[in-house]
Amino acid sequence: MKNEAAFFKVLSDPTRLRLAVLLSIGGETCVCRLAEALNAPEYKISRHLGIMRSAGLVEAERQGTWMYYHLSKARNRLEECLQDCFRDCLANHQTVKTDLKRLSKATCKDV
Amino acid sequence: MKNEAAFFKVLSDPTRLRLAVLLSIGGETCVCRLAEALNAPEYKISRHLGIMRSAGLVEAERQGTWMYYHLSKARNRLEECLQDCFRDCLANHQTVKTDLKRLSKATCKDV
DNA sequence: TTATAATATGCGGAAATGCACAGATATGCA
DNA sequence: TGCATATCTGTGCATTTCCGCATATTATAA
Repeated sequence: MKNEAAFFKVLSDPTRLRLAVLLSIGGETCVCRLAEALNAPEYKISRHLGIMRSAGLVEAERQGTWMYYHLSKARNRLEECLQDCFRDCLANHQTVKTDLKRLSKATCKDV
Repeated sequence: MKNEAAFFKVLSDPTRLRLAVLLSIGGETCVCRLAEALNAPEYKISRHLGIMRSAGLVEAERQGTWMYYHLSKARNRLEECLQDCFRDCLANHQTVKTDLKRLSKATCKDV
């Protein structure tokens, strides 16, 4: 049960929860765009993504200078259920809407 | 989003997660039976139930000397989704099975 | 009232967490 | 090679969390 609780713990921080929801909607996204979306410094986003990554919640791929993060494929029913939560229950949250708006306007040179 | 993260935080502790799953399956249960089910001291269970209670996850009813706890009715889609998780995804977990076995054998004078 | 059972809580300490800043890496390009 | 951009990480600090013990609270019964 420790693993399951640990999975919930990863989601128990507002920053990480917002990141998870954004990634479940927006697919692959680079750190700088996520930082703009959440209106937070990159090092903070990077650190939280690192935590999510070592918990297996997200995966990263380097493309040149950019690191692209995306939600991992669910490994069991619990993860599947939670990912559904992101899309179905949390996508309409006001904070997420604002984040998505900022994400779409992100001026990251990448795009 | 802080509220949602806080809700996940309540579930991010193995003891509380086990309690939540037990209550989602077993319905109303008193503290001493839960303590036996989890094989943990009562003061520990009581404390965690208190945390879950002030987060609105569970409700309590006093009947004589005993306090009966039960899962609160889901207040929104997220909570509904998570409660489904308890029953559908976590009920088959080995730890939960063991807890349920101990719960059924609990020698609490109440029963 | 007193004793007892069930439950709750104040306290101190060990461990974990989040944050901000600075410095370290990695990649691309002149 | 040297520099700029994007990302990661070591460190110190303040805060929080969990635990176990001891004690308090609540209700029942003698």
